[in-house]
Amino acid sequence: MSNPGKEVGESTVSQCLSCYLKALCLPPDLSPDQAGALGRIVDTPVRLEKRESLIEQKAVFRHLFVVRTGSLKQLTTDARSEMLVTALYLPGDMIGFDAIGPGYYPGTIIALETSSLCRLPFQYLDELSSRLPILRHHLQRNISKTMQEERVRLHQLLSRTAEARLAYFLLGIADSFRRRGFSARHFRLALSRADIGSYLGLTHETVGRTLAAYQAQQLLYVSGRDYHLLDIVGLERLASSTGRRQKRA
Amino acid sequence: MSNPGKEVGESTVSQCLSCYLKALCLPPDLSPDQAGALGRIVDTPVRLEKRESLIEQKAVFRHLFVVRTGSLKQLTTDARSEMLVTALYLPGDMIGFDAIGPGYYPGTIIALETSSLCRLPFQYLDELSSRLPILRHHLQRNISKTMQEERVRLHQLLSRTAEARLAYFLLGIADSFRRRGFSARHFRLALSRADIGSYLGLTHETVGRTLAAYQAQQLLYVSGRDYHLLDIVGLERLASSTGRRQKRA
DNA sequence: CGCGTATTTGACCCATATCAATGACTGTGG
DNA sequence: CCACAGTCATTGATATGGGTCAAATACGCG
Repeated sequence: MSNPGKEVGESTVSQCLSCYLKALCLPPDLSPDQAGALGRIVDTPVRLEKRESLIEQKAVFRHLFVVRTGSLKQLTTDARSEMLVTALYLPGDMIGFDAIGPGYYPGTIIALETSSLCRLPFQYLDELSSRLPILRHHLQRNISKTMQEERVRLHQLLSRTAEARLAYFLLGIADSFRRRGFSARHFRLALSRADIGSYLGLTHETVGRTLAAYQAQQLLYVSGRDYHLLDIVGLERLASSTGRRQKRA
Repeated sequence: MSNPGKEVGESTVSQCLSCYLKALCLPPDLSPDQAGALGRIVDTPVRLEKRESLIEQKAVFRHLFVVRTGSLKQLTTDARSEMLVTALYLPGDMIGFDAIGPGYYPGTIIALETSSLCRLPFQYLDELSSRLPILRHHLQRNISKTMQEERVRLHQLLSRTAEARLAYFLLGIADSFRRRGFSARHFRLALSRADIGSYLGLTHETVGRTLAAYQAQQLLYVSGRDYHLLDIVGLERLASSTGRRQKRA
């Protein structure tokens, strides 16, 4: 993948219109004029190396971000100082919806690999959205949809076994990649086993063991952080196995 | 079963200004003029009896609702036709945020007891919010905050034991009641043990046993669906006991 | 190339799902 | 107002998924 980031300081006006992710960011039926206005408020791209943080927990909310390339994770430390991975951001994902309400970012956001992002000052976006109903609705829908999907996902996970949780998780990742035009069967997921465990409420040992079990069943092939899904139907069957235990026949 | 149209004749103009819940619905710094405009778009209240449904899953989204009295639950049936309790609505809660994105309601909503609600046509609310930044921001913040809180809650639950999950859940309920000016120590929760279990990803037996264990430790007293929290500090300690198992010393 | 970190694998056992049966409420019709 | 039916809650016995501890190996980064 070549460098999708335009040169800093060059014409930013057209950057959204030419972005390969525009279908994910922009309302589909915005006029070129309106899209131009939106493009004009986008800051110059942000670039992060692996392990660099984009945002610190509790920082004041001012910007939304869109992931252009790479991936990031959100870490939230609760009152008891236990740190959890609470979100994963892949190309095309918006970062910051969860900060609008509280007024500050609810977690630290760290790049899992070299990544680039667009930065949108929320103030301008908000002013623009009051004049453009289409944009306002797109934004509202995006916020609501993103958060709702996550909510459903989490509820599903609560009552599932480790086997089903992980399958459900991997299929979700695969689907994200597919929607963005990447392969759903083969991808690199830059999270460690421990990060995946934290995100799913499992230990890293269980994540590893479950992946090994999948491989033994020819459901997928994993090498480090490279995943090849071999039997998506089989994984879907596992992911949707109802309830916590298999009821014995 | 569903009868959302049931109406109670009432002057609607001032109903928001005089509502005991207005601090939860209305932006704090809205002028009387603006609040009047908002009050004018509120439909006549909806009244439901126990077990009546307010909304069927997949119905087209048109209204937001605010719970005035009573309580309701959201049931979501997934692809595998397993039904989960995915939300609980108490007085002051807004219903429908999760429908804005998809354009339809993601679950059936059923009254747990006799309840009354305000109905807000989203279209008018949206038009009004484009003219009133204060209202727009209040709405955005509310949506974002509500969904974010739920997200955090669910992530916390994922890695907790049944004991901690239930304590965490009950304290959350208590806090909701407290914020609305009710007692945090004594309340009635109209959910069955099975509903609570579904919401938390536990079986109804485990919910019951865990409640019994709490009672044995003098942490609370339960009789049917009446809850008396006796030792909130103790419950908080349980709720925040880190990780899934108590690490042995 | 070597150190620190991530991953894998194994042994053990506890929390909790499952299965089962009984008792307490709730509401309905005679 | 009582009897009955259906739901809900309680309690017990049992099996097992997966967390905990431990240690060896592989990997990636400086």
